[in-house]
Amino acid sequence: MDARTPTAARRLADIRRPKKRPTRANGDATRNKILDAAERLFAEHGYTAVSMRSITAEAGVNVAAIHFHFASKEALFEAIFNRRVQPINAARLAGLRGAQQDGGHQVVELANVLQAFVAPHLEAAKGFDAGSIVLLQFMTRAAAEPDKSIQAVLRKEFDPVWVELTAAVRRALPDASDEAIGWGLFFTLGALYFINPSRGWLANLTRNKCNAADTEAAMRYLVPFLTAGLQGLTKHPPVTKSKQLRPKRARK
Amino acid sequence: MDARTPTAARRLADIRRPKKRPTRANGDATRNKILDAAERLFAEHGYTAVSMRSITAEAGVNVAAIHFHFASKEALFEAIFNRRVQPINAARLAGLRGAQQDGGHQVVELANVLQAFVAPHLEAAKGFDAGSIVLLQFMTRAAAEPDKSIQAVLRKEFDPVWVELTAAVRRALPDASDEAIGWGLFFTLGALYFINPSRGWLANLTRNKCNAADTEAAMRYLVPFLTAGLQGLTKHPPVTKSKQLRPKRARK
DNA sequence: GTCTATAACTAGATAGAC
DNA sequence: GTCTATCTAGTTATAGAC
Repeated sequence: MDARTPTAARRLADIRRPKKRPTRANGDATRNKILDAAERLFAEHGYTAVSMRSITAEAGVNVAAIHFHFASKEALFEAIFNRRVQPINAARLAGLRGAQQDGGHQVVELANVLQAFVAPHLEAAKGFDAGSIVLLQFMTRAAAEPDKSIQAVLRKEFDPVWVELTAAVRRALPDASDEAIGWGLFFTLGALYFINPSRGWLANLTRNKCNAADTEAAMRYLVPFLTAGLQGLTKHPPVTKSKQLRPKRARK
Repeated sequence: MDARTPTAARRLADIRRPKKRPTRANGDATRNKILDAAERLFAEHGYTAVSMRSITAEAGVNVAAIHFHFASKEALFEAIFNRRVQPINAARLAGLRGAQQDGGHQVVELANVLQAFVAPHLEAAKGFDAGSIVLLQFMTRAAAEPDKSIQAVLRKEFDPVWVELTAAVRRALPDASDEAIGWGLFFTLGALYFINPSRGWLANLTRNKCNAADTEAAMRYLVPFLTAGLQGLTKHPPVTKSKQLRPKRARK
């Protein structure tokens, strides 16, 4: 498509170059430009759909720079992910431990536990500016990413949080079975990570009554919803199969 | 890589060909092989990560066959999606209308409404055989697909169901605000479509106490969870921001 | 540290022989 | 209906000039 002779263009540039030498600070700036641009694109289109070229175009840097600063596409993803997720998970762990030691006794209020888990994720995206919305999108997309190596990156950071969360819920709901807690927290995960401002789903479906970018509202509704849901699993223990669903099987 | 001369290979084949002529039934078989293989691959790796070539390899057919039977990759996706989703959504609509007319009066039990929405999705994948698990995976992945054209395919089928679902919940919870119902059903969607057997998450995280492929168990726990959660949103209307969330802001 | 140029490969799609 | 061969345009990645 491009008929320019690059060598000629280079020769011209050579003549009038102000000899701007690369510096360390310069490298850091490029690195951050790449991180920000890649986060934006991964958030919007998903990991596999985004090419290295589109990232460099968005960041306004060269194709090779990305390979210089990050060895590969996967390493780049991990760098973005950890930059965002490590503080969130650290806040979760601190919050969960705090919730269990409230007042020095063992009584743990379920709502506080769930709040400790949910809030750091949503709060990281508070403020309604473009950057914070991108953050929510990015992490939601990451949670849904099929790529095996991406899932490994996620699990590595998330597993310790899950252990702590399960233990905290167990104390708050001493009568609940392990199975009930497992399913309940799985649903919790799904509800939390489905909050994705990028697809206009929620706004469209509710005719703008709700806005997925409104993290304050999400938190206000999510915590009571999850608390009641988990308590509902203990109050009405589902021992047998649901009452009205096709009682067709004759044998037990 | 390949040093064979294709023309020579063809000439050999020409000689000993049994002249197997293509038939109509033959075409249908190929079409179905492509649909099944593509569904399997989309379920496992996601839409963008799967190439037409990998589909034809999995199906054991030629690269051109897929373009003959389906015009494009997107059209192929739509064909797979509709084959699975239209019966599910039809069942949902029938169930939701049935739940609202139970006994001829207006009293609608929330659990029945949610059951009518959730069951067709999970029941379509009942049986524990590989094929039914693929189905759940496929639809979960589809729900999380970032690609805009894929999202459009989803929305087209899903919107009428959402309208009916919202109306049914509104009748079952006359005191709930539109905003509360909107958020609550959004969380419902997240919890339901996060049930993905492919990522071993649930089994790993719960040390095999729960199995995401066990759709009977999922249904037993999901409906009570959602029912209690939605009711919880009406019983404790979240007027102001949650009580214990960082009352700091002391400003240094 | 940054960039040009290009290697090495894969993508979706199609024309035309059979 | 099926297949080979091939097109165009895209991909990640790297060597080497500056």
